[in-house]
Amino acid sequence: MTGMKKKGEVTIYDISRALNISASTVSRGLNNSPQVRKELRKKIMHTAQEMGYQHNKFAANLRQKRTRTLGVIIPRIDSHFMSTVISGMEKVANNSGYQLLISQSEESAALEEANIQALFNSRVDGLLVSLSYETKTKDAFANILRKDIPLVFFDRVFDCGNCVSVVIDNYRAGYEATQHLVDQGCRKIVHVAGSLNRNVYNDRYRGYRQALMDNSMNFDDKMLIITDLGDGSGVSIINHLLNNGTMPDGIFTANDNSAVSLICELKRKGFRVPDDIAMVGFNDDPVSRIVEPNLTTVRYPGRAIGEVAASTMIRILEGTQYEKVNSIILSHEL
Amino acid sequence: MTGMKKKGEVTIYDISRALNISASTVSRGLNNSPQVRKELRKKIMHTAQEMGYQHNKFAANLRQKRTRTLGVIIPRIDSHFMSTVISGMEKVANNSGYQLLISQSEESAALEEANIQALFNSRVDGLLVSLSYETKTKDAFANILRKDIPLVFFDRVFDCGNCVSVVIDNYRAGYEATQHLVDQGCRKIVHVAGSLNRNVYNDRYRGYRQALMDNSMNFDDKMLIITDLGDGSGVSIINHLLNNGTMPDGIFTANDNSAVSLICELKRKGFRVPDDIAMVGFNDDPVSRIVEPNLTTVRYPGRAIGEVAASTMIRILEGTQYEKVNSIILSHEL
DNA sequence: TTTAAATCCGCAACCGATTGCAAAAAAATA
DNA sequence: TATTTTTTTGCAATCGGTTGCGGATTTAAA
Repeated sequence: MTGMKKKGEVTIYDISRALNISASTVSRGLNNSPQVRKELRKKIMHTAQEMGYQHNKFAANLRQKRTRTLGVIIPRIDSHFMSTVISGMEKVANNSGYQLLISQSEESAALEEANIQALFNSRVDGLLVSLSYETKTKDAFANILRKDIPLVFFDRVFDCGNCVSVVIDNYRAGYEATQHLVDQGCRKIVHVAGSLNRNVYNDRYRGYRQALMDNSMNFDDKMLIITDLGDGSGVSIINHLLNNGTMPDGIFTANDNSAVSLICELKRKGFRVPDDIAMVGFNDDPVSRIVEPNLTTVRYPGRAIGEVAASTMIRILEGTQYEKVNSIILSHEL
Repeated sequence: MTGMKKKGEVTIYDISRALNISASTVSRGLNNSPQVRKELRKKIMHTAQEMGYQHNKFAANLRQKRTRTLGVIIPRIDSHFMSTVISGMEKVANNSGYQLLISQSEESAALEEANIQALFNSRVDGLLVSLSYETKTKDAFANILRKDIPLVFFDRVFDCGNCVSVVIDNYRAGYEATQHLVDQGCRKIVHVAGSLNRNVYNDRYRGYRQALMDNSMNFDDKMLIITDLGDGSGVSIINHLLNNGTMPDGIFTANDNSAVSLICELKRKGFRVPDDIAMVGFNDDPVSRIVEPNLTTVRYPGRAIGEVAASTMIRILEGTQYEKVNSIILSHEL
C-alpha cells in the first residue's frame, strides 16, 4: 500500500538471542532497571548499540497506554505571537522527553473540532489549546473531558472547571493601555477589538470601559469597533471612523498588526501620529519597534506563556502538580 | 508511575462481543472494507459510535509499521519565514491525514542530531529538515538514510543523492538583488551573509559575486561580512564598516531582520537610506513593508515551500511520486 | 553446614488492531 | 437437487516492548 517496505528492524528479541538471555532482561536492561546487574546492563546497551537497535515507541505506548506526546491546537502558527508560544512549548516539552503534535484550526470551529478528534485518536497524553475565533461552546471537548485527558488553555481560553488557563491579565492590561492614552491627554478614545466571545478581547474591552469610566469619560457604541484584526483592517476602520464623523484623538487596538495598519493608513490620510491621534497596540510584535513613530504596545510574553503552559501540563501528567490551579496569570507591561 | 489511570477503553473486541461477530470483521467494517457487507458495516460503525469507541493508532501502527506522521526539524519556529513554512506544511499534511512532529535545533548541530534520533525512534514515516547554522556533515542522517526513510530538505539543504531539496534559486536571487543595486547607481556594494556552509547564504553570495563581475566591479574581502543575521547585527556591522573606512553606497543583506537592523542603525548614524546607502534585503518579512523607507526585498515564498515540501514527501510515501527528482526550485521575485 | 534474605532473571500474558488463510454461507450455474 | 462460484466471516498469528510473579542463584546470617 505504501510502496515502501521497511528494512528488518532489530528488536529486543534479536538482542536477547545474541546474548542468550531473555527479552525481559533486555527490556529491563535498556531501561536501566536496577533489577539487572550493572555489568549486564552495560553489555546489553552496548550490544543494542552495536546491532543498530531502535526502540519501538508504538509497542511501548501500546503497552503503557501513554505516548509522551502533547497535542497543540492553535488558530494559526504563522503569527509572531503564536510561533513564539510554540517555540517555548516545544523547548520545554523536548527537555522533558515529550513531543508536540501541532495543528491549526485556522480560526474555524469545525476544523478545531476535527483536530481535537484527530489528536484524541492519536492518544495524546494532554491537550494544549488556544481557541479559534469562531468557537462558541465546549462541546467539542466532551470526549477529552470525559476521559480525563488533561486540558490546558492558553491565551484564548475557556472558563472551565477541570482545566487550567494560562493568560495575562487582559483586563488590567486594557485598563492600563487606556489610562496611558488618557494620561497623554486623549479625551476621545476608540477601541478596536476582536470577537468579544474570546476572553482576550472581552477582557481588554472591559478594562478599556472601566478606565473610561474611572476618568469620567463617556462611551458610546460607535467607539467600539470589532474586526478580524487582520493586516488590512486599517483602511476600513479609518474609513468607517471618517464616515461616522467620530474621529478620535486616541486609539487602543487589540493587536499590533491592526495598529501598524492603522498607523500607515492614518499617515496616508494626513493625520499625524501621535500628535493628532495617539495609539496603543497589543502583542509586542517586532513591527511595533520598527514602525515610525514607535508604537506603544503591551508586552505580551509569548515564550513564557508557552513554557508555563507546557510545564504545567507536564507536571499534571507526572503527578507533581499538587495544588489545584485554575488559572495562571503572567505579568505584562506597557 | 504517571499517577493517572486511563479509563477502560472501548476496543474492537468489545464491539465484536456486543454484535456477536469477530473482531476481524469489526476491524474490516471500521475500515470500510468491501469484504464486509454494507449493512453490517453500517451497524458496526453505528455501534462503535454508540459505545464511544476510539481507534487506537498505536496498535495499528505497530502492526502496519507506519505512523502517518512526518518529522520536521527546523532551526527555530519563531521567525516569520519558518512559521509560514510550517503553516503550509501542516495544512497539506493535515489534509492528507498526516500529522507533524516538529522540533527545533536552535541552530545547534548537537540538538539537531538528538532531534533526528528522537524522531527516528518515533518512527516517523518521513523527515523534513532545514539545517542548523552549525551543521557540517550529514553523519547524523546515517540512520535515516540506511533505513530508507524519505528525507526532504527545504530552504537550508544538503546536496544529497537520495533525497529531495525544495529551494528557491538563491544564486539568481542574489544576482538580481545585486544587479538591482547596480541599476540604482551603486558602485560599491557590501554583502552581509550568514554561514557560507549553508547553501542559501553561499548561493546568494555567489550570485552577488557574479553580478559584480558582470558589471566589471571589483570585490575584496572587506566587502563580505559574515554574521549571525540576528536582530541586533546592525550595530556591529556598521561599526565594523566605519572602522574599516569602507563605507559602501549599497548593501545587499541575506535576510530582512539584519536589513531592518541596519537601516535603523544607519539612520541613527545620520546616513540617509537609500540616498547615501541603498539596501536590498531578503525574506519578505512583514517588517520590510513597514520600515521606512520601504525596503526592497526578495520575495521568499515560505508557505509554498512548506506546501511543496510536504506534498512531495507525501507523494513519495504513497508511491505516487514517479519521476526521480533531486531538487524543486520555486520562483522568487524582487 | 543450614537457613534466611537478597538479588537476579525468565516465563508467559498482555496491550489492540491487522491480515493471510480457510471455512461457512449465500448466490449462481448446471 | 447437486455443483461451482462468489461473498462473508472467523481463527489465529503477528507486530515488539512491558511487567507480575515465581523460580534460580548468590550472599549473609545463624
